Amino acid sequence: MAASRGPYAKGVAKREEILRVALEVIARQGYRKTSTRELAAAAGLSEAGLLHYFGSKEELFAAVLRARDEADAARVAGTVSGDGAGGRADAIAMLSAIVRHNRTVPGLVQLYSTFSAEAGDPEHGSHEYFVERYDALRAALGAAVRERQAAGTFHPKADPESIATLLIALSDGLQVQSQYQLGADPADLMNHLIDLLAGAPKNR
Amino acid sequence: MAASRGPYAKGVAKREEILRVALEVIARQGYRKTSTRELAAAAGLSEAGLLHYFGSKEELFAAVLRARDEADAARVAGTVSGDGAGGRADAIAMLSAIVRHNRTVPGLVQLYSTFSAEAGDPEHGSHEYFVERYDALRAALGAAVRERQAAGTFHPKADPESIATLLIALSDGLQVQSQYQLGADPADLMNHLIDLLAGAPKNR
DNA sequence: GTCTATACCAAGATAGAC
DNA sequence: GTCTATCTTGGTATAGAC
Repeated sequence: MAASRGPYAKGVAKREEILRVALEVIARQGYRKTSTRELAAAAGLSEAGLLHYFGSKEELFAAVLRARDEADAARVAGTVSGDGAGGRADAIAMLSAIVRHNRTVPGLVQLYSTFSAEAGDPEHGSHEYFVERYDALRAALGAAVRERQAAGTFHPKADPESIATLLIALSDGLQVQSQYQLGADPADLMNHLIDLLAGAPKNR
Repeated sequence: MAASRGPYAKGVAKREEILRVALEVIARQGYRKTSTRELAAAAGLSEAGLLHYFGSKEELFAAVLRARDEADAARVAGTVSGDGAGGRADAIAMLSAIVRHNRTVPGLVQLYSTFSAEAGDPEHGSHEYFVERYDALRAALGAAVRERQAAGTFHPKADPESIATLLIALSDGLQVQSQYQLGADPADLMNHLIDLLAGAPKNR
């Protein structure tokens, strides 16, 4: 049995380079106008060479989204916790910070929104990515709601699991709409709702 | 110059038949697996014949979504106002009813979600459809929030325009997520939030 | 140094929009 | 029928375990 040998150092580096370049190209011009051909060229590879690493276009874009999640997590860890509030940044604050940042990368927002919608089909190459992402986010947000309720800074009658799902939906939906209206910042809208749900009775 | 004569009665009927058939096919098998070729065959037309009526795939699907909106409005008018509450159905109740119904047509939900995301590009053939739809929905929901506030059944500090945008985002985002989790009904989740925001102070 | 999985390319098959 | 996009096939060259 020919055992798998794993990727060579060269391959690992190239894979990272592809994702770095793809992130850049997509952020600039959006998903709809980005072909595998173009990404291959931008990374200095043939199309077949590109697909050697990712198997399919859909899996490539799932990898791009994963890379973005990692970059977001790294950036937010340094930003939110330093906002002077003193308290540790919880998942709700992180989500809000990411939504705010997304205004600067409309192409990635379009990619994320489009794929989250079409990857509902279990045969889509990015389906697993979204299943995992939603599960992890729901758990983190649910825990954050519980903590805030315990601290008295969130509506006591709210169901944490439901609120977690609703916050994700809100984040996703606001980003879709942000492509159409130039109005309010999605992050401000999201924070408005969180404030409304936060008020202890005395705030009313 | 050959003046435009407008569609013949036969063309109008055919156009309606195409939309009826397309609605059915898409509801059954989703957007991703439906090609113009297949829709043409289902409607008894060549591809060129189909595109004669709609210009492009993107415009055809925008027309399908418009047809769905009309069907939804007609159905909801008969349902929500008859739910025994006595009060006239406002836009919030209608939105909730539509979200509930959408569970039965996953293919259309996938089409709507995917197009709302990718049509953020102004060059997309469905861009105008979504601009109009969001504007109309925002106005109707904003008015409903104001009415409920006046009636004392909605959080007095909420900003109507913001809430309207948030409710649309919620509806859109919940439908995306509903493709992944078999859990709660999106309409129940949405109503949970509306209840939390509804409570007059005495409810707390 | 040998060996084989990995890295990559050229050409073409396939399919969808128009 | 034409154009464009994804993906397959069949191949060569090289990295790196042994």
